[in-house]
Amino acid sequence: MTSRLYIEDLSNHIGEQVTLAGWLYNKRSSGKIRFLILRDGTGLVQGVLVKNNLAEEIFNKFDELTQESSFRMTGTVRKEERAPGGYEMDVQNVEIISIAKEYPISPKDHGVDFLMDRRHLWLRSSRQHAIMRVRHEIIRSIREFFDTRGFTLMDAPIFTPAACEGTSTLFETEYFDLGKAYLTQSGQLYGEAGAMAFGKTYVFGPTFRAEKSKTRRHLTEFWMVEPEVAFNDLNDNMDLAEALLQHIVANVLKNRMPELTSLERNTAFLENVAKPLPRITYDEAVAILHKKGLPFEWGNDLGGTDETVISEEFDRPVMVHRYPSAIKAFYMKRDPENEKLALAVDVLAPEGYGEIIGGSQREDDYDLLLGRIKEHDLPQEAFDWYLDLRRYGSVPHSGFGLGVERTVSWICGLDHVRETIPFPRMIYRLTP
RNA sequence: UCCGCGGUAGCUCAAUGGUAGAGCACGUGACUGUUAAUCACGGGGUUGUAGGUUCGAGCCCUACCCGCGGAGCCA
Repeated sequence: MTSRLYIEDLSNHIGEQVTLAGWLYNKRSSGKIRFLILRDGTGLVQGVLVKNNLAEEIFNKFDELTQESSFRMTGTVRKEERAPGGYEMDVQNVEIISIAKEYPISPKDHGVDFLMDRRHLWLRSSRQHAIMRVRHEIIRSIREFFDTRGFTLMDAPIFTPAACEGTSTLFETEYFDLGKAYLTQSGQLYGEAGAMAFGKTYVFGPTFRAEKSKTRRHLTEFWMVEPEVAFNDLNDNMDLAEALLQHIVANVLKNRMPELTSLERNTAFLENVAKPLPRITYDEAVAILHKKGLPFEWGNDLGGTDETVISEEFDRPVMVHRYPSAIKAFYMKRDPENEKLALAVDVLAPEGYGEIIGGSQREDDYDLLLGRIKEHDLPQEAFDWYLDLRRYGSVPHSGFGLGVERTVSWICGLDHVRETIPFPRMIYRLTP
């Protein structure tokens, strides 16, 4: 393949004649001068067609081109202060590749449902483009963070024989002659096996929840990264979560500022992530709620509104740790200083974005873990392999899960997670 | 599952119970610097579905369908 020129590289080709290939984003005309706006996936550039400088046949290709038609445009690159990207092309030739039928997404207002039905086309728009690029930067940063710190990627299976935590509603399917299988809701238990084998591991993959959650924070299929580290206690775990968030946000600010700007994201809260993240206990969180006059009862889990109220007290993500063990998963270790508490931590994003990280120190004692499994009425044989991790050289260990879509939503300042993933899956949406 | 809001042109939305409209998109024309270009003209409707009230229903009533937001659950 010959090296192809993209719009993002135009700054190195000022004064040269080049050919770009892409799609028609929009066009404008003013009689004897016409403008074609080409989109090639890396940016937009305006081509200028002047009637007196062009063969009539080329000038008239303007009339044939419809929105999103594919074509090649050859011309001379010129710096142009008035152009949004800073560059413009004086067009010498236009080669039509395919004329698009009437494009359903016009440059004006559309409702979300209409756009979601055409998600495969909506992804071409500049706003979705910006979000996807930030998502990519976040995922790239996550991998970079762990890969440069000696973590081994150890992905967990999607098909699982039983509920990981026994609480959520799972998607169920027939699995040959072996009965029912379930789509995973978390790779964590497998991650723990990985940590006992490799010391530091992370699981990174899709997870599935069949609950009929109907809010701006929920998808039925979402991506989660779950590091797990042998010998880490809760404090180590919080240090790791803090460093990961700081790495992600710093990279997005460094590499995706144009995208954040086009999303009109106020980056003040993001800049604050570089500072140490506040850590408060569940008790202190409850005190904040009471101070604000909310009728919150100790022992309950924090609801969406509670999380928002707590996060409003801080100008960056806040870590809430040591929750009542009764409301947390069976595998979380109890606080040796207070048996009513679990060594759990949630990270709440600011501005009401809610929980983006949930994690804990794991129970490493065989007898206590077995007792929890029984207390939660979980099928013991399904967890036999998991108990092996406590039979053979058990050590303290910790980990957490970071929800990718909620993180993207927060960093981009979106009002719904459905725009953070290319093809969202929600209770009422399975297509496209 | 519960609570609230909504469904009118391809899209976004108007319309005291009294002739269904605008902007955008599309088509035709004008314009040599447009930035969601502008201007003129034009085609475009089973008002979510089924009933009911009324001289007359997009509007009022009943049921249902679909969507959105929130609660619960969670990342």
